[in-house]
Amino acid sequence: MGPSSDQSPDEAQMDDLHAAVGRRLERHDHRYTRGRRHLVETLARVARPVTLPQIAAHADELPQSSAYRNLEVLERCGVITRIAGTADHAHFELAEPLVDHHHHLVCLGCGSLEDVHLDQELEKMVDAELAQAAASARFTPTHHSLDLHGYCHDCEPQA
Amino acid sequence: MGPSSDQSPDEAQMDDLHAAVGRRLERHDHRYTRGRRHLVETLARVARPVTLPQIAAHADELPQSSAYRNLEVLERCGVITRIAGTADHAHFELAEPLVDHHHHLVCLGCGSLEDVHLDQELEKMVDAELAQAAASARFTPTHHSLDLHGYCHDCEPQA
DNA sequence: CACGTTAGTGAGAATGAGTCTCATTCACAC
DNA sequence: GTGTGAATGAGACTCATTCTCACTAACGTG
Repeated sequence: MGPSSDQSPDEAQMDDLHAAVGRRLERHDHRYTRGRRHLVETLARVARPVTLPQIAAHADELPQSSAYRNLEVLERCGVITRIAGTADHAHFELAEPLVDHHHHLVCLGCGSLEDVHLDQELEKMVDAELAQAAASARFTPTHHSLDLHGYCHDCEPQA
Repeated sequence: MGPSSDQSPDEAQMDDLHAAVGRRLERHDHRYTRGRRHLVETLARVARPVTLPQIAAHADELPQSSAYRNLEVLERCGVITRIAGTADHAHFELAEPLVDHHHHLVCLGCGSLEDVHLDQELEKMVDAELAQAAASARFTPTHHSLDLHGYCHDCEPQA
């Protein structure tokens, strides 16, 4: 459903993305303003979960309160996903209907996140098993998350 | 390796647990004091991830600074695990060598967590697939986490 | 085009989970 | 018992995130 690569999108893909985001905001009676466009564009370009300071590094000026408020709006409209980990700052990325289903490598050293895509068959089995477990716990599932924790190449495990 | 149920442990199991925790603390040159005992005992009894305020509800008095400090020490010694989610407070639970490997049902309504155990075969397949993905990303894995997000029985999804 | 209405903006204040400081107390070794 | 370093707890503090509020931008209507 989304673009099939985790590289930065080209211009045409970016136009499609903006159109899709615009539709989602409209559906929630929100406007697709310049600040929001900028956030979406940055998230699309970095193509991995990033913190607010990391987003700010890609902008000349990014008023903090507006940025957080817009991230919240975008999250409520299903445009982005907030990932709260152990790191000081929360990470943000484009939400799944806009990009392929994927999971994360979570570095215990620097707190950075990276995307991974798993085999679809395995995903199906996981979902089936989880659905069963959920049913017996009277739990109504919406989605799963599957993260691999460890150390990225720059943070070799401490001896 | 751990007890095979997610019910509160009986007295004998609790003794074993304290002994195991004591050994771990000793290995790190830390003492197994009354406050730490109390934290471990509470976590063992509730048998699900809880926040500090929830732990405090099981104690007459729980000095905040000591509690957080001890949770940190216990985490560093591999006795407990900290789970940082979207909820205001972090959740804490006994670490995996002390209890069976399991995952969580994460309620988007009230933020509560509940344990689920999955089929071991599936776990193996997931680990294998993740190991492969990690290798090609030059990532050194330590463990995985697999959560199911949704709504618990008390928080039926909002229409 | 002017007007009214509603959403968005941004600077600064406020919130609050979690951490730090430091003087006091405890636990263990001898 | 006594000494030594770890543990304790009250309160100050940090800092990511949220809230407030006066102001501006966008959009629909007559």
